[in-house]
Amino acid sequence: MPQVRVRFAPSPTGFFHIGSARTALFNWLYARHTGGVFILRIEDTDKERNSEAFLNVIYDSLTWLGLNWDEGPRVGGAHGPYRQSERAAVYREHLERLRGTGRVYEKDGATYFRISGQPQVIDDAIRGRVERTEEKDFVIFRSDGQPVFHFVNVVDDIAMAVTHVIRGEDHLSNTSKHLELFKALGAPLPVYAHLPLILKQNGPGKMSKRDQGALIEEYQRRGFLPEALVNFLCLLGWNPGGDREKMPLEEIVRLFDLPAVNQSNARFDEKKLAHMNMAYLLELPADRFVALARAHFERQNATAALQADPAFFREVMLLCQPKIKAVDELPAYTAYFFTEEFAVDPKVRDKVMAKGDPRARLRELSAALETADFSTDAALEAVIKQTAAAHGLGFGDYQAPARLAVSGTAVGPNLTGMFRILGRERVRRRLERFLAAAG
RNA sequence: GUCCCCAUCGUCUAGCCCGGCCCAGGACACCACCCUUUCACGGUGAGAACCGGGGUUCGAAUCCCCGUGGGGACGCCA
Repeated sequence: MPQVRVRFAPSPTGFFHIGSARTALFNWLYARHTGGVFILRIEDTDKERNSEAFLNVIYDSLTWLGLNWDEGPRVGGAHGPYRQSERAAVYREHLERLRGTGRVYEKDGATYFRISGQPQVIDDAIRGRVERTEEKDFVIFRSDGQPVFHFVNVVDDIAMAVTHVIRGEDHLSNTSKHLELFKALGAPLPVYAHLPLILKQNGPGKMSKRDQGALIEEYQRRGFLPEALVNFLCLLGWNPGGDREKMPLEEIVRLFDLPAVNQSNARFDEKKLAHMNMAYLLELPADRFVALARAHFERQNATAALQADPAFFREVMLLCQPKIKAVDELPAYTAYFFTEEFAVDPKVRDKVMAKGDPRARLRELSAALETADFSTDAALEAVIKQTAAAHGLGFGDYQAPARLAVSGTAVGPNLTGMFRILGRERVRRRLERFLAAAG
């Protein structure tokens, strides 16, 4: 069997849509699974709509997702150029060949292709046999001389020796046009595989650029893990059978195959994506987590945290790693570590101060911490428990007021870890200041 | 309107091709309980689906037909 050659052929619109990402991913997976070639081809025949910046959106998104291409812009290859705007000669040549068949004519300044009228049979690797008859002749060159999508798409697939066309189901109806062109040009037919579409999570229809969660750059900006997005995307329309969901990429590559792809559309679910992201975040190695967090603080321009001692920043992030669902929670979640000017939630204060005798607890705690060992969580825990026991109380009686005084909120990472990292001076200063302010 | 595709819990899905092991399994979400130093994580449990109707068959979620519903395509966009 000849080597598999698949292609992903986006047009540079300035956006990289999640549906495009999924199509790219399935092509990439199939290439990697079969030891084939993954080609990136830019379909930029549409006049002034394209620019370098738009191209970079495509390159950056694919790179971020880890979908490296074997042939295409930036890496070259034997079948280039890989931008359609640079392939005019190839299209002219194929147009002449098509003219030779007598199936081409001009009308209103545009160039038309005469259909055969025969039913076209698509032998689809996902859907099985699909039959469709093309009804009307169609334009292959516009009156401005530019070739049309259907034509360039087929010509390039022939010229680039593409063996498998894996694309969204929205192209299934177009395929009869493409088949007519392949046959008229005397080229061997590729294997088609039409993927189910991704539907918007609320309301009718497929996901579009304007829908919530539709753009890859948004996930990148929010600090999502690309491996989590990739794992989630795989599962939208494919699964290895059985119960497996979270899988390393090598495993997915090994198991992926076209016949296992679903035939029905799937609705996008951001909650499930968020869960997948959290699962990957929890097991991220410390160095990568800290680097990811720092990159996010930089994007947010969170200067206080960025100016803090890097070792301190690292400890804070690692303390919070098991507590968060996404890195974009981090700046707000950790703000009080990096400033004394943190806000105290008035609702939490009212609630905590109304229960028991929190002032007494804080005074006891402050006194105990004066000589406490801050080097480990266990040591701090022991001190707090001893203090509590001496007053016939438990750890929980100190927890809420202490957390309020030191962080201004009711939720956060482990109290002892927070104390240890903040250190004796800062913790006691905050306790005393809080007591003074609370009268 | 015409043509094409699809149809299992709210959502993603396993099972369907090769009918009985399925009064349908997993995951997300939701709820309850447990764990617990808050919040999470984790654990246990609950509720929740074979779109409808006809066939075929001893037997259908699984095969066939018709409805219905959902989606897509019908451009000198890609």
